[in-house]
Amino acid sequence: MSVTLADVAARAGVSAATVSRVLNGNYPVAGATRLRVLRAVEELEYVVNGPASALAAATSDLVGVLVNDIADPFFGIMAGAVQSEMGSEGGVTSGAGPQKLAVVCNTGGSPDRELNYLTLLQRQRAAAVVLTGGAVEDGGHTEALATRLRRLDAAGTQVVLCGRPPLGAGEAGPHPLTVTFDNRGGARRLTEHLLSLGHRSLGYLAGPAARTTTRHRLEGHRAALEAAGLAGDADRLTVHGAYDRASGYDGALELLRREPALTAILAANDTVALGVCAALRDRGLRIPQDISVTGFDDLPFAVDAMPALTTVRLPLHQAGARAGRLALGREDGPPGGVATYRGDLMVRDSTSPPAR
Amino acid sequence: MSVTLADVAARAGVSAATVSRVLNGNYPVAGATRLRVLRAVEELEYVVNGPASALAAATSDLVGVLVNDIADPFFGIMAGAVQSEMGSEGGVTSGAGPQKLAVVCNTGGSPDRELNYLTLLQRQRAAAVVLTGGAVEDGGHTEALATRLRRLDAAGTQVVLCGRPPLGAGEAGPHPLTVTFDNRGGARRLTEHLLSLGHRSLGYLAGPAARTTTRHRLEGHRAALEAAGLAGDADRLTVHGAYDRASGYDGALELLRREPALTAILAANDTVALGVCAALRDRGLRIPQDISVTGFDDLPFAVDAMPALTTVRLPLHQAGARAGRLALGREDGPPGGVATYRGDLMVRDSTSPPAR
DNA sequence: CTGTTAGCGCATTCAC
DNA sequence: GTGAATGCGCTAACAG
Repeated sequence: MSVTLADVAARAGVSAATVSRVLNGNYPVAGATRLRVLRAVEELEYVVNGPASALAAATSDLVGVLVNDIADPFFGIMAGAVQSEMGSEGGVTSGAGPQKLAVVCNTGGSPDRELNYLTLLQRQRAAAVVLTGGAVEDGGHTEALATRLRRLDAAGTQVVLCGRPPLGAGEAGPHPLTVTFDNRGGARRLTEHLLSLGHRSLGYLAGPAARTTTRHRLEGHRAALEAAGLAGDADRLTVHGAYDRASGYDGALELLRREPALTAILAANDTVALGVCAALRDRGLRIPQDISVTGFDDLPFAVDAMPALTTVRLPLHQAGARAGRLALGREDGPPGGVATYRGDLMVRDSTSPPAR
Repeated sequence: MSVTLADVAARAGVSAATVSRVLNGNYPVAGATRLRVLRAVEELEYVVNGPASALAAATSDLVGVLVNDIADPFFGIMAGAVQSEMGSEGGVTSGAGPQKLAVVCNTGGSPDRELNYLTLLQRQRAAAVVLTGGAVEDGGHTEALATRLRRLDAAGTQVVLCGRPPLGAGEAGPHPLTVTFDNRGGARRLTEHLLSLGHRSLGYLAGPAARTTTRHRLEGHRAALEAAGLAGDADRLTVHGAYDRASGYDGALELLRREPALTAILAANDTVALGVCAALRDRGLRIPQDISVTGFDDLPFAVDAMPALTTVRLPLHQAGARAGRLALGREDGPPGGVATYRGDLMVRDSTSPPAR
């Protein structure tokens, strides 16, 4: 079969323990032997057996990153940022320190698959797990999730939430480290921007119901509306849908059906906003002259939309990188365990005062 | 510490071997004992120790998926498709069959990180590895990569190439299973479309040099040009850049500088095309009246670009899913080990006959 | 500084 | 159908 530690040891004329020591570099070894071992490793093309190593050391170098939709850059950017914090960046050639293997798992937004992956990661005895994006708000699932996270924690796996609201301290110990976004504030600023422009009839295209991100953004929107004394119509002018283009397209048409005099539509995120724009164009409406549109997240393509999207920029990369560092214990947790990033309003060409 | 097989065995009043058998479900066990064991597992919240299991069985349930850029939907879609083929889709609650853990690793387009991940995956004794996207064409790297893949293969890891050209049989055994796209043909059809519209001065914005995808698309483009007797200017009207929006923006300006009379620009992919559109707009040029633009891949946002992008649709999901099945041995390899998908020309609004 | 000795937790022969 | 051994390859105490 495969080359083992013992083979390397034999070839180098040392004991297995010594080989292990030079490979892990966590113990003093004479320079000469060290070189001899390294050479043997090269010659034999030896590659450590991860499972065996993990078993013996009771720790693995796997770090799991859960995302709702791997085809969505929102998650891709965060996941990439997390990964960028792993490893020593240098070559791995041989004893280049404890390289972590950051792996991203795509839940597709399904609570079951989320729990599923968590179990698989626990089975692998992952060193850390980073959960990104909004959580599903369902009594049963919230509890099941909390249970899984508690077990993970008990098993010594560092759990970090990224772009997801804090969990609230359970009975057993404190909540996981959290890096989150001020979705409420961002949505509120976006709505205030529209109101200040003079809009009075605003439609809101919310994300899927029972999702924290959806709820928070909606709450921020409503708060601004209420402050302006415009909350009356809010329910009627809110439509829920998925975080995708099709929902934006259909949702925009539905909103227009409900209220033809709409002068602005706020989309749950940039992708949805793209769908909204498409629908409006197909209806012969000009943006922003006839109707203003806003997104959320400021993904790279937002600036390329036609017209360029007014949106809220979330520091996705920054948050992901921070989460990665927290996961590895390379950085101390923020006070209270929760770091909140606010989003910046990016005013571009898709919003303007209403025609009238 | 953690709950082990032995704990479960004790609680169920059976031997560890029996517990192992019911959990793996690959051996006859009496219904009654089976239930007793399952209950004990539940009560103790037992989760298999992956490393130990992998060590004993000499196989792991990890499947690695390497991507060049996780924030790019091109890769996200393929990676998601691969993952969708893992696992029995059902609950994992207990002995729900051999769930594979598909994990995606982001190389960021760096050859070193690619090799690095391959080593880490080999260390984990991954069951399979799927390499997606174009490969870097550099003598040294190609060889290093081939070596890694050969080792992986020797270690029993199934290697599958997805959206990447076949490797060519090495000395040691056949090339890996491959699912690839006909980039040459797609680019050729795109160029022919433009030529048939009457364009005679075409600029080409190629991807990074020394990448298979870049080269193949460029070759297809050149082939069409040559067939039309227009190859003379080709070199001058080709600019290389990254697969991102900024390159499209800068590249378009550079092309215009080289040849102000350009009537069409072919971008390396949709993302680049977006940048091209932005640059043209900023220069006051109308698309397609003043200048036609094409993309490649037909990512979801292509249809939302303004104007909707003429491009080549690649069956990314289909290819990824196929690769996933091949990786798990759920499907026989295609004859010759290589399956090629062709791309469909999607003619939309960003191309039209030249003004003159 | 280096070798020796024990397991880590599980899958898998064998017996029964 | 079930239990009792054995070893997977490695790390972590211990000695020396």
